[in-house]
Amino acid sequence: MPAKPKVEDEYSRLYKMIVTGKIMPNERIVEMDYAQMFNCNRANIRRALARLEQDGLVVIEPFKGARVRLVTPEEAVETYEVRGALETLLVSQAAKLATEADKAILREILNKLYEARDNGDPMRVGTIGRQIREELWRISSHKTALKFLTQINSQLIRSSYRSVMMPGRADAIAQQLTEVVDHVSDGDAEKASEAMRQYHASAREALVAALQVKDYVF
Amino acid sequence: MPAKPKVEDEYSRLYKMIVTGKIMPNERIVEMDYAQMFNCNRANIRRALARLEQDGLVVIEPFKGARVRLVTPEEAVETYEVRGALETLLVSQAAKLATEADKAILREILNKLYEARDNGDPMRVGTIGRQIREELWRISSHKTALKFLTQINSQLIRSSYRSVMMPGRADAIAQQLTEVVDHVSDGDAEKASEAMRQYHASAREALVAALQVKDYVF
DNA sequence: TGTTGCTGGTTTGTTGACGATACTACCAAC
DNA sequence: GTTGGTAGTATCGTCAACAAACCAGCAACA
Repeated sequence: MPAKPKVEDEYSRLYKMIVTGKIMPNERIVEMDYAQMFNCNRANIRRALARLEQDGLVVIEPFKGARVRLVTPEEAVETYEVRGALETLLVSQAAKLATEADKAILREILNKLYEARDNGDPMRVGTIGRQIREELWRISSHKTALKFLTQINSQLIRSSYRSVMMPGRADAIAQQLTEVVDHVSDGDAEKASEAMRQYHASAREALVAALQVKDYVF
Repeated sequence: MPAKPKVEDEYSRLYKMIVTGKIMPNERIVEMDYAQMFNCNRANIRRALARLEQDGLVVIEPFKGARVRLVTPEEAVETYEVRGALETLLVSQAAKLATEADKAILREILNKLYEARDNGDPMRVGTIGRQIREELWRISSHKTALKFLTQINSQLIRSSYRSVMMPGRADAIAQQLTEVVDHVSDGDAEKASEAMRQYHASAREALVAALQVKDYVF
């Protein structure tokens, strides 16, 4: 009765299990086990794994199977850098395209961000900060950059959790994102992207610092 | 007797056929046909297609099969923009890391570029220009950005051929890349990436112009 | 004790067959 | 002449079984 290919299902289910840490890094993914768990065929798991491999979430070795890929700290930093470059591009588009309604939404989310900050809830600041950035993604309407950003984010969800917990990070996020939103509201693409560049520069610093706290395994 | 999975083969064979235009845009890719042509199983073609879909080179519709994806002009421009953002990031790394040997290589390729320009061979200017940029990729050692750039380039090989034929484009390429290489040689990351940004800005313009020449099907 | 070589079990890679779906051409009715 | 329905074909999605390769454990030997 499957009107459309189920592979999408298995893919996203596995995807979620990996990025949420349900399947730990370096853990093997035996095709048969997950086929039974998901109540589907091995071939579907197989295809899902192939896609996940291209996402950089798993590695597949011939005749040895798939396992969750271990992301090295250096790689995480590099990924942050790429994300920064893309979002900088994207914000300049957003500044040119933002409607009044868009600006209102951004303001609104920003207020929630302040609230979270004042409540001393860094985790929530991180979540809302991400929400703002995703809103900017939407506003920019840059499908291609969006595609890559989506792909990228999967790889650093876990790192992000750590860096947002660094002392002072929450304040910095609030301040810098405010600046970004301000410039976007003014329609100043140049300044907006410069502000975003700075946001990402300091996000990168925070990550590097977080990574040095101890040799954390991603 | 295949010691390792052949899927890599089928993938790259199909890949080449698509980017070189052997399989035309919108042309159907019937699994069975190519399985016979490559003398392999349908499952391999299937997996190769799944990967190509994520590369954005083919689209797969349930029960309708795969076909080479048609890249719209808007998409090509967006892709150029993303490429520009990534290479700008990457050049600043290259400026920091370039050794004397690297600089010598860059100079050498640059000379070949001048030669091609003076011979009035825009196609060759394009090819060599690309060679320089790939050299910069290597120097930057930014694996993550590189991964994405590789992925991206597959989608715009055909567009590139067109934009390099625009009048004056060859000269602009030579001039702007010289500037980039100069700054990289000086180790000035800031200026180098700014120069690269300009290069890509004008590459984008050239593409837009080329696209408007006539409604070319990619 | 340390190393080598075998052996059984486990997991993957491959294959062919079957059922499901969408497209197409034909025919009848209006 | 056009529209609507229907059968046939081509193609895809799914599945289960087989073959090849890897791995752990044990035994034999230096």
